[in-house]
Amino acid sequence: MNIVEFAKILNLSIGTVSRALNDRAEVSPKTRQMVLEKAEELGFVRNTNARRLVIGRNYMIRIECPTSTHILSDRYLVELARGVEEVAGAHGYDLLLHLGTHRSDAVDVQEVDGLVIVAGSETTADDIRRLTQKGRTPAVVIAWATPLDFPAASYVCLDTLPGVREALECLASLGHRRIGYIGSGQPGQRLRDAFPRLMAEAGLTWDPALAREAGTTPDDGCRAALELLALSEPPTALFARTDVLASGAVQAVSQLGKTVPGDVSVIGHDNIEAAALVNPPLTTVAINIPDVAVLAVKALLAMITEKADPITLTVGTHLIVRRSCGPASS
Amino acid sequence: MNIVEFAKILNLSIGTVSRALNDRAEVSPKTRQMVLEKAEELGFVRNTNARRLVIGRNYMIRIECPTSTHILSDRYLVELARGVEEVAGAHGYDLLLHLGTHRSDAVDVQEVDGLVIVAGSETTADDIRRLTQKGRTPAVVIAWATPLDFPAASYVCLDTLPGVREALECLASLGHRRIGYIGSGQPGQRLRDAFPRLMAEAGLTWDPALAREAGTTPDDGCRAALELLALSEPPTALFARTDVLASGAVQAVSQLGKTVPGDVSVIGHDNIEAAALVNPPLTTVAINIPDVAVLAVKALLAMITEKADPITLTVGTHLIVRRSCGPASS
DNA sequence: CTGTTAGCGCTTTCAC
DNA sequence: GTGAAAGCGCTAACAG
Repeated sequence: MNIVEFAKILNLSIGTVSRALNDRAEVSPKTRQMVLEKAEELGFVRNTNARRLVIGRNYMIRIECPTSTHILSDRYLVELARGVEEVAGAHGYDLLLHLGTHRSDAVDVQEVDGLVIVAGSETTADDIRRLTQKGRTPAVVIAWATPLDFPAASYVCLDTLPGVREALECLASLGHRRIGYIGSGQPGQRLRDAFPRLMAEAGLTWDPALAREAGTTPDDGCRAALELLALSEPPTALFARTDVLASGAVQAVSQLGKTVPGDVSVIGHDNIEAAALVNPPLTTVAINIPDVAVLAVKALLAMITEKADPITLTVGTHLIVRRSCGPASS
Repeated sequence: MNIVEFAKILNLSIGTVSRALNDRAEVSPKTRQMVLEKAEELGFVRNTNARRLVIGRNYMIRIECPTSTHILSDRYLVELARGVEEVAGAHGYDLLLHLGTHRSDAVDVQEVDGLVIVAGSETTADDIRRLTQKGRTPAVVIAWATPLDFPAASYVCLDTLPGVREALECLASLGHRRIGYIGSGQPGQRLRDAFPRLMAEAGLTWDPALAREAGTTPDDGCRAALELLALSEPPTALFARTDVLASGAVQAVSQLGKTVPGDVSVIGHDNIEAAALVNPPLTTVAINIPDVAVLAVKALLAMITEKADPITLTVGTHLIVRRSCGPASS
């Protein structure tokens, strides 16, 4: 059924019906009421395509994720998607999902009003340029520490430092003095560069001999931890750049016949689902994804509906204390 | 730019341009070629809404996920979505994401050509009926062991039995005779009912005293395992209905000062991301999600494009061996 | 407050 | 092989 037939049944003109359905002011309350009721009753629903064609808006935003973000795991995506859907949905927007590589289908970009782009470790400014049709489509990108070099987009940046600072303070207060660092060996490691300063701020002294660039798998973390713990003056606590690495570190400790947190404390990063499940549950640095989602969508909607200028926001991390940290052993 | 302006630039009629763009046979190869090139060059792209309005198709399928599936974790959703996007995308379909509750927005159901519904533990036949507009919209539902009572939809069912059978055989071959079962306490536990038979098939005898219905959290699993291991004749191996439960069971073992798999073997179910990360990495029963995705989308596309009858398919599970199982201790 | 009508941008007969 | 014209179902501007 289309609006013509529907209007005929109601003995109204299509204009009136359309106005009622669009919640326009010029229609009498009782008419609107009855149109709405009848629509429900007869199951009439407007053709979205016709509607979008004529109003020139899609009420759709596309969420664009790389295959691997190399940082917060799949859980990150789902949580982000939930958050984005929630606030975008509240404004009448649907979500078009685009996983996989940022492939060059700029083709269908005109069927959406805006883009939420989750940057991966390999995403470049050029990718953003292409995805946004040189900035013609409003976009917000969830980026790591700093915006990419494409100023037509908004950015929500992830600042991991606050949570790491908390982590270090926590360790310091437990009496730890020698703290090992296990990195992921990725480029652009802002955290690694800031680590010595963060240590100092927590009243600790940084020993470069206690740092290892490991990789991304649990085994990488395990190997790095084994090396660190074999030192003549081994660390009493280990900070790992990712929870995956941290889980490997925990395994290393038990391979040596020692325990976490009895003999060595371990702190991870990212708060992946697994972090609460490993043994012992991992104290870790977490990012507040729902916050990120809300901020991102608000920025995007402002660009779409009010032609607002792109902005860049930053959201920090915080420490989640579980059971992998204890007092320094001797 | 619209097709009128574009056609004017090319000195062609809009009819010809349209036919070229749609890859119709009645247009000369050289004309088509040049239209395509020019479109690329000038960045012309057809208005999707106008196109969809006139052809009466949306080239869009909606993927509908409940907030919590209570079975395979978020990873499940992402993997499924990737798979769905891949095969649907190959046929020109976009993906509309709908997370959260199966809310009653049947409103926008007419903007999609089909639905992929991921059933949650609370999804009912009525939910499906509503989502599909009483079956008017083609749909495939990813269901647990059996289809729901709504025959207008296709079903891809998950049969967990094959993997569990493998698990039990694995345990039997390691010399285990007393195997504990930790359930999730959910309704409709087909697996629990089948467990005794599966045990028998693996040459083991089922002892009802070794079964516990725990819950869904790691702590639930821990408590259940503690109970089981405190028995006068404790099990030497534990099978947990979910990896989350299994991770709790592992913690229970270490709380008792024992080790996995030295003193007790543990097998989980679902192969969540965390399973590979706990200590020790969990042997677990996994489902092949990409298979599910491919089967589901194929069934759906058949219904959409060929008005095929709904079908119901089943995909099984298999065992992934990691390090949480070893020879039975004494 | 309600009815009428001109498009939105495209596909697709129907002529040529 | 190509062009002209009739809609697809809706919204919004214009009359009344």
